[in-house]
Amino acid sequence: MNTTQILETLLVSSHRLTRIAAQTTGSAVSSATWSALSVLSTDGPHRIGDLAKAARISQPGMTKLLQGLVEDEWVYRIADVEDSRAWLIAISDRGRSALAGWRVELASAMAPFFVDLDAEGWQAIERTAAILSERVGSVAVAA
Amino acid sequence: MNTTQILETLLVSSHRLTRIAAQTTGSAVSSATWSALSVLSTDGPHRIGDLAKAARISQPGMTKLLQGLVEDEWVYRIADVEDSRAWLIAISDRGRSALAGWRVELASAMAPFFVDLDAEGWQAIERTAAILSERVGSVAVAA
DNA sequence: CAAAGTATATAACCAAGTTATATAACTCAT
DNA sequence: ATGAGTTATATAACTTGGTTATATACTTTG
Repeated sequence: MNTTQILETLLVSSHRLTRIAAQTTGSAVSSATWSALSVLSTDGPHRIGDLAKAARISQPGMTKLLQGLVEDEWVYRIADVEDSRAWLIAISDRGRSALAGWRVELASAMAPFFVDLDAEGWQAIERTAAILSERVGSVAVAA
Repeated sequence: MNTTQILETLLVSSHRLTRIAAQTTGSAVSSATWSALSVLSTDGPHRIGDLAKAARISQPGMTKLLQGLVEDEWVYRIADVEDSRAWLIAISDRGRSALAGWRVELASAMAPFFVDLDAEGWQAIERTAAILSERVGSVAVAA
């Protein structure tokens, strides 16, 4: 298998996984949303533009997405004292618990597909996850 | 790192990868489309419903998607002689070369992120791709 | 202090899905 | 052989998650 085939398989499979997760959990919340929330949860408040870069969507896209999250009070805006054009977006407790809840749902949606996966298989997936997040992630883009 | 975190990282990273691929290649064609084309290319003609199951989208979703592909002559319909409600969808030469072209673009879009990845890293990704496609794939759903 | 640049917002749009339902064909029990 | 239920696809109306282009307000720089 050459590297293109590997990446293609990975992308197509991930698409399917995403859809399975969406269907099983019934959660209508997008990947970009979870991306933003997990960045905020892990690394603290960020500007809108930086969140957009991290999720690899456009700035207006992130602005729009955040409007919904602000309405649901999953995140809140903090005025950036150093630049009054900008906002810092922070995750709220409510957002954290939504994120935690989603993680639980995700795990239970996925579990059936991986019940009999051995340690060596999990290691490969973990390594892959680390490689990908190191390379296409994340907050480093902001810097 | 627990399994939920691993899968979450994988999903979020894959989302980013998908967006990078979309942005870099400028290709507006969806993952579900590539899923269908690669199934058709690898395993021959399939019914619409089976393609929908493979891509994990709804039947009307696949019907709609295929309308575009038929218009572009990337696939064509064959009457199913055993069941005249159904169609068999087959990939055309044109579809094959579109798929091949996309694979090339995908590879060149992704390459920069993986230039310095060692053999051990590639092995982990390859193994992961195989595990995922075995478990969330694919045509087996059709049977 | 004006000119250029940057952070976010708004508007108009598009693509890719969804659910609900219709239509036509198939299966099968009587 | 027919009517009841089931299955394969199609259509319609809608939602969501993004896009580009542009406006506004602030910041930086010469």
